[in-house]
Amino acid sequence: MTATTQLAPVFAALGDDTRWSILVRLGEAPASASALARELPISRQAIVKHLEVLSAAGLVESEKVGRELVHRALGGRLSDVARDLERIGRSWEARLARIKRLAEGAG
Amino acid sequence: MTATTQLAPVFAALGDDTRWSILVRLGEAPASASALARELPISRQAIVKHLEVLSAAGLVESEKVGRELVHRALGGRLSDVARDLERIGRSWEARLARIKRLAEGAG
DNA sequence: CAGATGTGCAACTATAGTATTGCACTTCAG
DNA sequence: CTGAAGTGCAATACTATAGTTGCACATCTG
Repeated sequence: MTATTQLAPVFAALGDDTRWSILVRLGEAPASASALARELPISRQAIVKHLEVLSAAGLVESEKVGRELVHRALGGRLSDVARDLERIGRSWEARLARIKRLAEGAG
Repeated sequence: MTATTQLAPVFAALGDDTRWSILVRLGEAPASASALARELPISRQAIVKHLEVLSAAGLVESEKVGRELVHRALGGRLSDVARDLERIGRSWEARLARIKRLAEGAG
């Protein structure tokens, strides 16, 4: 499960409120760090750092347009993570059900 | 989207490697904090704190059995989160596609 | 009862993460 | 060229989090 073993960094990226705000905003439309800084109550540099984290997690992609660096949210990556989670969640439920069956059979 | 607005805390809970280890371990079979402390290279108290975070995020449920407090991973909660993510990811992709169509049509 | 095991609370340390500010460099417009 | 807007790097301050240890209390077993 190479994908599974590297899930924690993605969750760490998603686990900050400010970062989540940025990501949701980028999901509506791509934007530069300076543009985001005008809309959100934090400095441009703080936003840049958040974007680096999101980028490292594969949740954001950047493209240089003139002097601007435009960032966009990658919904596909989010969907991939979602599928991993779904699968893991199911396996836990299945194991729990099996344990319960054994307990009922033995008790 | 009441569920969506509260996603960040869940990811914050999932975003720590140690906490993820604990959760995966509980997914295999329920266990007490002391039992987990024997298997993992951290103290019982550290595990207890992690369990509190996981519990607050709705990812773990606890039940007292004798003098033990047994914890189990809630796969259903994980699946719920997965479905939210999947939906959000799709909407981002859709919006991006719409923006691209507009750009092509105008340019 | 005595001992082993399990839990809960509290104080404390250390490290990682968030956010700020300041400055230098680049690039587009007048 | 000049100014405005965008970016990048670096130093710093602050806060949150992870982890530890020590002790008191509860509970099962012999």
